[in-house]
Amino acid sequence: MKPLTAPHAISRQVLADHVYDEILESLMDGRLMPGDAVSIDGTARDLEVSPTPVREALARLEHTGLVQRAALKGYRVAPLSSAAEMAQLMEARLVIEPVNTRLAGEVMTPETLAALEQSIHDLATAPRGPSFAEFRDYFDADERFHRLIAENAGNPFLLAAYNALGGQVQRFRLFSGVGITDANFAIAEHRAIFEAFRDGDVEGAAAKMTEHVSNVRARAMADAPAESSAE
Amino acid sequence: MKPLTAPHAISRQVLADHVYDEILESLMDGRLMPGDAVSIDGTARDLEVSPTPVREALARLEHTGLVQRAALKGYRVAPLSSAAEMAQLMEARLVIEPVNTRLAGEVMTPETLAALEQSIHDLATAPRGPSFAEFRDYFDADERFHRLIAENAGNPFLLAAYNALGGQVQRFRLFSGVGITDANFAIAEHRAIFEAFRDGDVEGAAAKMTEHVSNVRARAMADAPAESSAE
DNA sequence: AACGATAGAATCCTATAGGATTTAGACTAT
DNA sequence: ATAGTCTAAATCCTATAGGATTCTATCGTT
Repeated sequence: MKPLTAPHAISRQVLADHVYDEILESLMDGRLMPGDAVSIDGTARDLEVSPTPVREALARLEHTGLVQRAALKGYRVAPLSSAAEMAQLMEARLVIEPVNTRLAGEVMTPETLAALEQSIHDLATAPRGPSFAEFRDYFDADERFHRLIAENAGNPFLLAAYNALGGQVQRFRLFSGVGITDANFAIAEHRAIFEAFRDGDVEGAAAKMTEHVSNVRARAMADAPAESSAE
Repeated sequence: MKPLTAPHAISRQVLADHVYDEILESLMDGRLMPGDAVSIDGTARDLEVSPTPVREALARLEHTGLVQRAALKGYRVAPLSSAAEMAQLMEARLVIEPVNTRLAGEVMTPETLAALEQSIHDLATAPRGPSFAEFRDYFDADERFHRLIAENAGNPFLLAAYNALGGQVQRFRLFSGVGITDANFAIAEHRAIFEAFRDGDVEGAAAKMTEHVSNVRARAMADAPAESSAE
């Protein structure tokens, strides 16, 4: 009964997984814009696969809130959050992320600490060009920082709750245009959280996380005060 | 452009939706036990449909945590939470549900209040027999109470976070055997939350919710102290 | 008797085909 | 010109077929 089959050795992938990644990439890159239809047959033609794996990938994506499905009418990219919904999203983050921060702080390891520092370094050095592709690394580093904390909190249910928000957060980062003005502040705030972790100041880290998310909300509201729906 | 097609009139259903409901029912009823394999072809034969809608339904269910998928090996009912995981689940509920309670309390309406009271009434009058089927109404009323609060909190992201937990909570109710000893306490605690809502005591309602979930955890731990995996 | 190899069945995965539904455009009548 | 109807294309939805993989049981060897 020895685990000869290494746990993470050959994690087999099937076509639907690749399709899932591909569509997710398009959503996060901005190639698929809010409101766009995501045709099953059309996507299958584009990716040169049959509709079956596309259907399976979209069924999974629906649960993330990134795409919405109407029976017999197909899938659409979820509309962009209004300013009010953005505030609700930040409110939800303020509930979950400080708790994750506290839990992660209680079991912080040198490895996690190093990974967090790496993400901050990537955030600071990522190119910040005008195009989506050039911002990609920046957004990735930002998301990685928060995800690392959620994963190291050690509570799979709170991680699931965070995942229910993560995709929306990423989308908001992309379309709000906050990233540009947000960058320098975000780097400093991430670093403040990291330093509290490093010093073993668990409550301080949680407080800094609360402050960080609050600031993100404030900066976002300042940037796009009343732009409820673009289309 | 008039909405002649009434919004909620004929919400068309496709076969995959029925299959989804059917499998979910089996999971919640206990017909499908933790660890059981959920064969795509087999389920398709049982329900007398083709494998395609079964595949789509399972893809959606995977994201709820109720079933787990291994590439090229199929789906399995997720193993039952250990005592430690149960504690983590309650910890997550303690993070989310009091906040939802507070938000719901701030916009409480007579209609919602009546629905909450109805769920308590159903909880008190539900038969509590030995079989799964006889407990079904009790569990439904319990879940309805908590779901009403989450839905009326008005934050779709926190609702999504709650949904990420709800299925697990329901499963735990079913298999832990806590329900029996829990019933009289739970009814009283639900009523205490309701009365705080009715009196406009928002903070009191939130506090009572915290107390309720804490008590559920305590009673569950007392019932099954060290039963980690039953097989 | 225990271990490893092999054949068969069961299952998963993808592709294809056809019916059902929706959508878009053209045509006609008011 | 606008509203309504009708036709055709596109799309969704389900079923079926076949290849690829995994599981199970039998058999032979040490």
